[in-house]
Amino acid sequence: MNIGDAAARSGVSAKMIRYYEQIGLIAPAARTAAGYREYDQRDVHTLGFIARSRDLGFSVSEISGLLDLWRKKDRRSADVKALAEARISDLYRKIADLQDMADTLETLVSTCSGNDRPDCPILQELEMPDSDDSLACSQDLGRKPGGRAAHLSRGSLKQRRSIV
Amino acid sequence: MNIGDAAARSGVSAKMIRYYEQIGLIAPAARTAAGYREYDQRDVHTLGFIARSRDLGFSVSEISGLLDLWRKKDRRSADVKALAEARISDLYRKIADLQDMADTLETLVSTCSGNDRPDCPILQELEMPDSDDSLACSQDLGRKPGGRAAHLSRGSLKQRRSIV
DNA sequence: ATAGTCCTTCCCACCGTTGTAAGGTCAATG
DNA sequence: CATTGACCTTACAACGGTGGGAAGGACTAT
Repeated sequence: MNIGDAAARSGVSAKMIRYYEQIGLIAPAARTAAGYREYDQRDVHTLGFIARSRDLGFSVSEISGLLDLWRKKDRRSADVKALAEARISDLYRKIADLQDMADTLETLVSTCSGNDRPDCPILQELEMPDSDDSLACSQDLGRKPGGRAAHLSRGSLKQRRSIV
Repeated sequence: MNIGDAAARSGVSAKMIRYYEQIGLIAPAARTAAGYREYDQRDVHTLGFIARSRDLGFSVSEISGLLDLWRKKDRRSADVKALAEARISDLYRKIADLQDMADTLETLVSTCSGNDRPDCPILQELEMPDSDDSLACSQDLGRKPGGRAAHLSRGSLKQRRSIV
């Protein structure tokens, strides 16, 4: 079958199939006399595996590892499990980072009247995080229990790159 | 002051300061006779605002909107609040997506013995999500209450792009 | 004068995906 | 047989935001 069929059946776009071939995640497809790539059921099967792995957030290099394990009959399930657990840890770390942001924003939003007047504690806080203007150590109004503390400007989520 | 000083004081790297200037997020800096960019306290102030906005996950275009509101004295705080709330919604959506992935992986991991033997339900599920081999509608072992359902392959987190 | 640190611009890489453009191929129709 | 439309091919750029590095000029301190 052509790449379009393989794409439709596997859930991986034709573009991405070519890309995965290019970076070596999948083997180069066979070609017809005219140069068209040819795929069979097994290829679609593999592409489906890749699509589902991607849906779980695995990176291409992680998927490469999963594919290796998948094909190796003498694999140890512990290795697969370790990959999945590493991914889970990564997810929880990212979730925590996003939750920190959300908590901080919730705190700020709760202090903003949100009317037609210009005064806005959100902007004030973005402008000068440690101006002791009520937000710094105040009432905890409306904060859900268990929420992570939300303090702008002091540390904790400083690494801006690759949060997700 | 030079760009290096402005970077150190604002928390925005010199690289990013040049980038923000290039894309129009900040106005082009004044230059010395030799072509060096010059910054003053107000510039550092603005850059700090940008750094803190970025720490909260605002995109460059959102920060552009925040800067506009910040500078406009006749702003409505409701507009600022709306931006923050949109950001919060976005964060919660992303968190939910990541949580879905984590839940699915937790389910899979819990079914894998993780030993030296090759048989692995994680790989089986990645391979054929709807093979009715125990996972499909089974025991709910160890699932935390309130966790989102975790079914590979049927919808829900299909949009692979821009989860975060 | 020289060394060392800063600045400038320009290009490249990441990651995964999409878009677009210019051209070749296939299958079905007139 | 010719044309059409849907498909395929390659190649390149873009996205967001950040970092790395090279080549060359400017500044500062000894």
